[in-house]
Amino acid sequence: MTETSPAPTDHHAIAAGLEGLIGLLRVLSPSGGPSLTTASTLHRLDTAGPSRLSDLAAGEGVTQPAMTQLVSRLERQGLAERRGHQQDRRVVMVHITEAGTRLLGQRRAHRAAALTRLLASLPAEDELSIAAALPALVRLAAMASSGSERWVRS
Amino acid sequence: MTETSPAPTDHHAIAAGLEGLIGLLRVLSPSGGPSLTTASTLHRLDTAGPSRLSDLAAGEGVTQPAMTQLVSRLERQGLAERRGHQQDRRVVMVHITEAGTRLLGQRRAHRAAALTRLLASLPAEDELSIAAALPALVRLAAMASSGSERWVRS
DNA sequence: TATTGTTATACTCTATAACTATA
DNA sequence: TATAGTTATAGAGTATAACAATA
Repeated sequence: MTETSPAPTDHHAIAAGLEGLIGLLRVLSPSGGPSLTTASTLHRLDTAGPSRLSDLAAGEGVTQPAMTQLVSRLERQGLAERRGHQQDRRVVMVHITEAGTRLLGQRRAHRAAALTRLLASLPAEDELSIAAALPALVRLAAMASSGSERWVRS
Repeated sequence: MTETSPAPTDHHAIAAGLEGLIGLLRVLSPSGGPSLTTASTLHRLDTAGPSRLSDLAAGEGVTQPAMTQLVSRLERQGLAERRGHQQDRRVVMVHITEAGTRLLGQRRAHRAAALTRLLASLPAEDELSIAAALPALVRLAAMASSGSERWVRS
């Protein structure tokens, strides 16, 4: 075999591996806190900046009405706020607030501490390979965020 | 800098990176299908074999009552079944059924296809680094599964 | 007419508290 | 008395369908 690109089977393996990450993500989250989708949405607002409501919905893989309610909850808790769009008045731009950024920081600190404890029990190479793959995973997640529903969802 | 182990800041970066994966996981899942936790639980049953209900709850980061209901739903759909434990009759062992394994395979095929489309837009190195990190991520998830609530949850 | 977002409604999923059965 | 699991209840989160406003 002299192929330069991995066989399709590898994608199957990656798909199976990703499946097990949900438990990890949930276990790493503080128990009383916001849901995984809420946290992910805040993370997106923090990273990508103010976003259209429909883009948020597509990026998180939920419907527009679900995102409407999620943003309403965030707004009620003071973690985000709606603002209008100058050119197109149909559009709602969602902004993260200072309190939202703060909450995100707390969650990350909590998760980082939990990760430190977890990683201490694993070989050092594991940490290195995970750290090495992180930018790629972030790019992958970003790919999925942009116009994904057109070709990913069933 | 000649340190051999990564600084604590790296864990913070990993924690932040993992935060964005939820959207990816949801987008990669078929819309009408079971929830992320349901899929993750089936995956665990398929990988680790028959498990105690309480272990499933701890591994998925949900409460025991939530797992009771999740297992009841799985049972109603014929994807898993409860069996007794010989030594300790308080214990419920959860087994995946053939139909459960089949559903898991379908989901994985769906995800793998979506991944193939996504990865096609990224540099080949990204795919390689993700594939390389996968075993480590699986081990990390497995670490989190076993007795995690004692030292991870807040 | 098409797009953006919201409202209405029903259902799934989850947590807390109280309970039963077994150890 | 402690542990494994269930039941009861309430609330969060989600989807589909129907709607309003803007382009």
